[in-house]
Amino acid sequence: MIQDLKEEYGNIFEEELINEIVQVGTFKEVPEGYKFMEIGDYIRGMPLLISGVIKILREDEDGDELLLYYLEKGDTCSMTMACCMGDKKSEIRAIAETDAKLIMVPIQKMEEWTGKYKSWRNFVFNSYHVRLNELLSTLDNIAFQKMDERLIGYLKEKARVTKDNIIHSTHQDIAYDLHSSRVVISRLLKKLEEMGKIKLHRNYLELLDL
Amino acid sequence: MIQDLKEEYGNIFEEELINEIVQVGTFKEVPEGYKFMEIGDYIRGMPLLISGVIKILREDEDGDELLLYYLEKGDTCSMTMACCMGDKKSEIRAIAETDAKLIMVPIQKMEEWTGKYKSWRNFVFNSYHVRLNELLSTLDNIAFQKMDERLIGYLKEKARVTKDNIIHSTHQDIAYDLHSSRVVISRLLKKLEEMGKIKLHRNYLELLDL
DNA sequence: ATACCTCTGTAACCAATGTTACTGCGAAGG
DNA sequence: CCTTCGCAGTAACATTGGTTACAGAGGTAT
Repeated sequence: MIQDLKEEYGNIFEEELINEIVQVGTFKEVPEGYKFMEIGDYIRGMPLLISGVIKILREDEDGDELLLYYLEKGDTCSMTMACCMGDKKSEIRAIAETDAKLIMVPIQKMEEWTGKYKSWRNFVFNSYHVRLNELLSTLDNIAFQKMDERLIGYLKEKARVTKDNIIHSTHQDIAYDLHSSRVVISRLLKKLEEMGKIKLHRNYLELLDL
Repeated sequence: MIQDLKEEYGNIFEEELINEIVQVGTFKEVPEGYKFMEIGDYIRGMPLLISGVIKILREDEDGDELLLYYLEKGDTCSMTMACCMGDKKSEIRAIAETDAKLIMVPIQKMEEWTGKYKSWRNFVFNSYHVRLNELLSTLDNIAFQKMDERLIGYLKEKARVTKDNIIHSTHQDIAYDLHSSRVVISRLLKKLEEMGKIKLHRNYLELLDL
């Protein structure tokens, strides 16, 4: 755990802070598909992601989903922080997109450290900042783009975070993330294949030239 | 200026911080329609809103607009903060929705104070938190609601922040904020009128029973 | 092999939203 | 008083995306 932590966070946190994290944090290793958090859950702690990818989803009352963004190594979840401070329930769902390693830090420490460590304060501010912009760009996509563009963006982003040009998803999976329907996604994917941008298979698809 | 500041922020900031703000901040009084900030502008300072309402808009490359949220008294703009920290350009446009009074604080002070004053730190964190949730709810509206629901929500919110059941907007104005078209908005407004929820006039409309 | 189940392809249809075009009204200014 | 201009009403139409329905392909379990 200390090795992993130092490797990923050693250059941004002071030695002393790293030691505190090691003392109070709990190391977790979770498999793909693991559900960290459900909407309405109370927040237990704050995650520091060491490896892997976590996807953050929003859901409305009817159970319709929407992918907000991915967390990658070095990231933490601002939503979590936002919730902690208000002592509120989670507004989002978090699911491991790949196998992942992370450290959970108790929420009380979070506030204590913001007064004590400048590096921690900057880390937290920076996370907010990054997430805010991420959300903004998600909003842009939904507000200003059509489904075909959103689909292409989705495939690219997914390939980027998983570092794999093969997307291991069914059409239905994609439809959920984009808050669309399977038939629509199949239709658009077919068009992309005809344009030579992708190659379709059962249960996965290859990106060729997006 | 000191009066206004103390009235609005006196109970959340220490005396000492208030004094600092008075020393380095510049008081501004602006009329309705004043444009604080354009997309791509460099950020000069951070606004502390004392009275009035400011609307925050997002715009894409084609000039299509979208209302993100309103700032009210006691609010500050997290977007600004997010931009300051990264020394970036503005991602948004800010326009006075009503006459407004505010204090501009130089951005260097912002970081200094986060280390020095707990109340300031909490204020900044809280702003981030509030804006993040505001953005999230804007996203919900766009992703999960139909235009008629969004329109109703828009009218209600606008009446709330301006404390006025008369909305002084043309159909075209509303269409811009919702990123729709004038004809669509006219159509939906007409339906709302037929349902007895609003009363239409030239250049303004009354909310009756939303 | 057979039965079953999931995933994909496709067609027909519908609803919501956006677009274009034209009309008339009312306010403002000459 | 008349003209002009911006705003609102409305119809006809196009496009996008969502829904329903069904067929076939491929994999899995018995």
